[in-house]
Amino acid sequence: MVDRNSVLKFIKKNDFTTTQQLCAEFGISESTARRVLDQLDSLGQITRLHGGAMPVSVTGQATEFQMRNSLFKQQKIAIAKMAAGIIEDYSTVILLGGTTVCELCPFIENRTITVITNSILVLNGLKYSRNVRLILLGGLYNYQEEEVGGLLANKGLSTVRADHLFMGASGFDERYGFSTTNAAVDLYMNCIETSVTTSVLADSSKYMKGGAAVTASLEQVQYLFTDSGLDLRARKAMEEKNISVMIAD
Amino acid sequence: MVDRNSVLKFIKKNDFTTTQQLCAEFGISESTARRVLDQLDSLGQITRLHGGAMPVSVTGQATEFQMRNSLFKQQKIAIAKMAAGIIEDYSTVILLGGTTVCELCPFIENRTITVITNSILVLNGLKYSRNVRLILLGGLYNYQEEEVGGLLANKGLSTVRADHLFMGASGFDERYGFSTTNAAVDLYMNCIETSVTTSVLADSSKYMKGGAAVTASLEQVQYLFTDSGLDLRARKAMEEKNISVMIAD
DNA sequence: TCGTAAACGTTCAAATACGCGCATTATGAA
DNA sequence: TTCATAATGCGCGTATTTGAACGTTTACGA
Repeated sequence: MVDRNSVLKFIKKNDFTTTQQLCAEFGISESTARRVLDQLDSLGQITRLHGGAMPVSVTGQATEFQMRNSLFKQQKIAIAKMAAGIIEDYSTVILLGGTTVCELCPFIENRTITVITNSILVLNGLKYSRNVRLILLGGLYNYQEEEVGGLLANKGLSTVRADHLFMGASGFDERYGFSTTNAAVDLYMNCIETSVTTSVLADSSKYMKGGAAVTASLEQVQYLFTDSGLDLRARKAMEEKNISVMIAD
Repeated sequence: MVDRNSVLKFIKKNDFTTTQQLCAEFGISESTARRVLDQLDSLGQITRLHGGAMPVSVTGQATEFQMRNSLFKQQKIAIAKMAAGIIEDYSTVILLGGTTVCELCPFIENRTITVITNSILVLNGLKYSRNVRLILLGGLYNYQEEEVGGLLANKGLSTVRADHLFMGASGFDERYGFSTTNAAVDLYMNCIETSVTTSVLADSSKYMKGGAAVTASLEQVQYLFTDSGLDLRARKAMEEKNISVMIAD
């Protein structure tokens, strides 16, 4: 019997371990190596690839963001497209963090509007748009979220007003409202204060999940843009709080 | 099986990686290198270009960065390297615009310091540096200079102090001092106010050229970092005003 | 503008890795 | 010892990945 813990340790030491390496290291046949790999994979302790395996989270923080990005990408694009529809020409909109909100960029790049954001991804998405006046909030750069936040960002907001605020969410439910893993809650609050309407963009997988911090209560949000996978009761609950639930398909 | 994570890491370490480099580094054929590149690109983890690939969201910058930099690049690097020498650990430095100032990034990315900047190029140059606390000033995005400026930037500065200010210059002479084509003069003034020392980085070709607006008088500057091509009389004139002229070679 | 060299994408055969079935080899209890 | 169970190793047909070949596109200098 091969000690699976030893194998796990060995794999975790490296970025990538080939089946061959395991054969050599533990003196086992390819079949056995593959079996062990299968077991560890089904336990979620490694990620199996053609040719071998890698530790589950070798991708690290930076790419973890990109993985989230590829998840539910189609829904996110559809949601963003619909949300862009409520933006009037010559209006001012705030785009707050989140991968879903970033997807708005392609749909507004030719509009004549002013965009205020804390997200470097939004900046990159709109940097070549001549019609868009792009205002970046300042603050400490958060390399995980690729956005800025903190004192400077809040300070900048004090002289700002906006017609629309679009924000993402790590999770939402009818009890707590909308939440995020991001700690910059005061930024969200200030933006809600300063905006005429507040919209949340969140695909249906976010329902009943929760982030660490509440960013907005149900009462503070006018629009929820989501996809058709949203639970019907959730939709009812949202609409009872006067949130317009917009379903992308 | 080539480990795509290793490839991704390798690419992220550099501004630009050629297909050939990947072949050599990982011992794979061009076909395979291109395939891996395609995969990473379709996952949105890198940006593919003719000849190779670069990390994501450095897209526009790197090319333009390299173009503008090809002019006097060697001098700029030497100047930046020398300037980085005056930065102490645990200090706070402001980096204001300009391609020369950007060249500081490689020389400070492993230092434990706080960097405040209005330049998106500096942001991109330091975004993977975990030791550097990176604070971005807010404001209207200027797509020509790839920096932010205006009301928000100045506002943010009101709660900031810094040990060193490094700024570029479009031109300088003994009559007007240092000037730029950039209109955000008040930002420069505020930064000078708030910093203990002010340094200008400008290669010798900038002497007797002038920008549209004066950013600093000779009296306000403590260090001028330039190259050996500087006119000797100019150097005397600067030193008479108590500017330490530092010559890179 | 044109020509050249590098880089590209595509195709295809060879190499490699895979999963599955089955025989063989440990392990442990009766 | 004997049997039952689990783990291992091998063979083989299948699937994936790889590298070389080749025609096309792109970048760059004359």
